[in-house]
Parts: sequence; structure tokens; C-alpha cells
Amino acid sequence: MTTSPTLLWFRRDLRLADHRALLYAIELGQPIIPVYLHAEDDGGVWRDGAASQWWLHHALEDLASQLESLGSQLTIYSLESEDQLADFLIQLAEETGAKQIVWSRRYEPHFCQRDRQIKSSLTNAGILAKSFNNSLLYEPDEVKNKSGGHFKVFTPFWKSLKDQPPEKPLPSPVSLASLQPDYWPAGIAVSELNLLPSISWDAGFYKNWLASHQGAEASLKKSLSKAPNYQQTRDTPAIDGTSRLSPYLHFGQLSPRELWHSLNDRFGNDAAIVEGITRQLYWREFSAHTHYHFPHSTDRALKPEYDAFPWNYDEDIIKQWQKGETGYPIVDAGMRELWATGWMHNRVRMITASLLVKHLLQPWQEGARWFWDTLVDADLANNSMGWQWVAGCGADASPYFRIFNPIIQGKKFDPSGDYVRKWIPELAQLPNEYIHEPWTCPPLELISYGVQLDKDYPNPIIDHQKGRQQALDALAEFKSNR
DNA sequence: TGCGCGTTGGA
DNA sequence: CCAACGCGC
Repeated sequence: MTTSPTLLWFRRDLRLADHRALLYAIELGQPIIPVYLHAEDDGGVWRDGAASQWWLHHALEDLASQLESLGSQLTIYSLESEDQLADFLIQLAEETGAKQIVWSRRYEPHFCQRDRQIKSSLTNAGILAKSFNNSLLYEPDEVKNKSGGHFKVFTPFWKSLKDQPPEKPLPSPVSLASLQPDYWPAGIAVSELNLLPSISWDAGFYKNWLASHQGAEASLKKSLSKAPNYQQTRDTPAIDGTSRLSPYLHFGQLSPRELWHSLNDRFGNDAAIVEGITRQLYWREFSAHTHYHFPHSTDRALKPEYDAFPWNYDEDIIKQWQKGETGYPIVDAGMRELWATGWMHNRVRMITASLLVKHLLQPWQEGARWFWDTLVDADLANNSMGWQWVAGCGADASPYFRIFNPIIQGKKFDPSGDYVRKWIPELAQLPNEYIHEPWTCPPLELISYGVQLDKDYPNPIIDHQKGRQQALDALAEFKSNR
């Protein structure tokens, strides 16, 4: 009997557990050839940022080694453009004799459209192409409100779904040795994809992240053990109280179904514990569904009138914000944590974003672009949703006139000042009284703490009251022009 | 998952 | 005097 191998095309599903495409390939009983195809322009204008590429490099190396230990291997290719994907897959199928190609769906509109074309090219070439959901709890097309449309507000979305268990996770295969093909195509090494940054910006990433299956397992285990404290600690950036699972979910190293069921299996009798983390998982789901239904939500306001908002684009201001030199300690701490570790605490993401969009009147897309490039968990749907939420122009967004006071937010969520001290060592000697507003400290006293403003640490980029008023004035102007 | 300000009512 | 509350932005 002649065999016809199955190509298993890996994408943002870099795991072996609860992998429906892999399990389907196993059921076919034919040899399996796992491949990863890297295209320089994968994702179009929202191709992977530098931090995402760093993560991808390590996730691919790890996946390759996991496959090897199961008696298989990962074959990697580099393409100039995603436009070549369909032809390349067809050519690879010819070379290997493959008759089937399976993969996990991506739900970002760019990929939906592109993959639909690839699927039809493959079908026309006589190859069976089949895709599976391995990244969301529910299919965006299947979740509907009572009037048959999709949800535009989070709370009703959450209420309608939270008691509908997603499918149960399925186990990893024990071995793939019996499904080896007679012929392995020749690929390249992960390192040849040049995904690591050329400047040594990623040193801190290694201290904070293990971008592997082992890292995903360890983070899941830790999150489960800390889940009872989640609601009490998740808003305190000095405490490691969040799950830190976002990059694993984004790259598919952790299945959302596995997270959902692990939480429910362990804490099912205590809704408050389950719902803490689950609610955040459903925000991820809500973002993905919203982005699926509003393809332009990366660039255009979901409340279309906000595209005419009088932003005041200023490159120098954006640079100061990026470098963590705004003079607001809680903001600068966040921006420096982001640069140093590829991640920022969620509470601080809201505070830093609010300052850029409100006090500084910079377009939210500029902030979104910076986060996209520097976050290891950069996820197009979550990132766009988050920025539109802060800017007040999203579906179910915080109203524009809600303006975070960076001093009050600092005092409230970093009362010990430890988060600021960790990321802004030049302020480490300030007492709590002044840690979130160093400019209120008498200059001579400040010098005794080793700080001279505008020399060791900047004065505020804009006075809070002035920034707040400016933002409200801009809103009033914008409204009167409509 | 706001802030800021004015009012109110108990001390 | 000031904490608690309500309301408009």
C-alpha cells in the first residue's frame, strides 16, 4: 500500500496537547510531516513585532525538540512573502506525495481572508485542506445574541457564554514514530529565520520568560495555585498576581480550553475563584470575536465619529512616553518594565495608555503600534481592543471623559511604591509620601534622596490638571464640530 | 475597569 | 470638619 503523507502546518498553535489538527492527522493513519512556513510579511501591515519574533524563535525551537522526542521532526522554511504560501504548499505536497494539509485557524481578518484563498488553491490542486479551532473557546460565527447578531458589549457576551463549557481538551500523542514518512523534506534551522533582535535588547526577556512548553506548564500550574488570590492581587503591579499566561495563549503553547477546564475542574465549586481568571479569558475571546466582525478595528475607531478626533500628533512626545520619561513615576515604571521584559502589568497598561491618549492627546494607534512591537504577548485583537477601550472609541469602551489621574492611580495600586522603585531606581530612596509625585517634595529634601528634577528624573511632561482639561476641551471641540 | 466638585449630614 | 454620596464631564 502506498502512503500519502499529511502536512501538518503549524502556525499560532505551537503545542502538541489539545491540538485538533494533529489529532485529526493521527486518525488519518498516514505519515505526518510537521512544517512551519515563515513569511517575512506574514500578517501584512501588522506583521509580527520584534518582541513577538523573539518569542516565536524560542517557541519554534522548543516545538522542534518536542517533536523530535516523539520520533518526528519540524521542517522549517522561509518565504519572502505570504503570497507564495499556496504555491509553496502545493509544491511541497508534490515533493512529499502529501494528499492532505491540516492546520489551526487564525481568526484575525487578514488571515481569515488569506487562508480562505490558500484553501481554495489547495482544493483546486486536488489536495484536501482542513482547518481546526485551536485558539478560541467558541467559533466567532456561532456566538450570537438574542436578535441574531454578534455581541457589542462585554457583559452580555460574558453572561451568555460563561456557563457554556467549551469542548474538553484532548491529550498529546505519546509517540509519532509509527507515522514517520519515508522521505523528509529538507528545511532550515530556526536560527536562519533571523528572529532574534540585532541589538541586545532581549537580555531581560530571558530572565522573565521561558517561551517553551515547560514554561507554559509551569505558568499554568502557578496560576492555578494562586487563583484564589487573583482578585485581591491582580491589580497590584508590585505583586506577581496576574496569570502571565497571555504569551502562551497567543502562540498557542497553552490551549484556552485547557485553561478553562483546569480552572473548573479544580475550583468548580467556587464561582468567585473560577470567574476571576475566566472573565479575563473571556475578554480575550470577546476581543477576538469583535476583531473578527470588525476587520478595521486595528486602525479605525469602532465609534466611527472618533476618527475625526483632534489628536495632536507629536513625535517627541511619543518618544518620551516610549522611553519612560514622562515624569509620572507609575507611567514611566510601566514603560520601562515593557522595554526591559517585553511585558507590562495590565493595570499599568491602562494607566500608561490613558496618559498618552488623554493628557498628551496622541492618537491611540501610535500607542497600539508601540505595544505591538514591544510586547511578547502582542495580540492584534486584544491590543486593538485595549487601546480603543482606553481611548473611549471602542465597543463597550470606557467613555472618553474618564481620565485616569496618574498620581491617584499610583497611590491606589502601588501603595508601597515598590513597583516604581523596582523600575525607576533613581527614585528608590524617596519615601512613600513623594514616590508618586516627586515634584511635590521640597528640592533640598529631594537632593537628600539623591534626586534633582530634570537632571536625575524629569518633571511631569504636562501638569495633570492641565492635561486633563486639555483632553476635556478637545472632546468638547470635537463634539461641537459634529 | 474614574475624577473632581458640590452637597449633605453627623460629629 | 470631613467622609459619604451624587452628578456631570
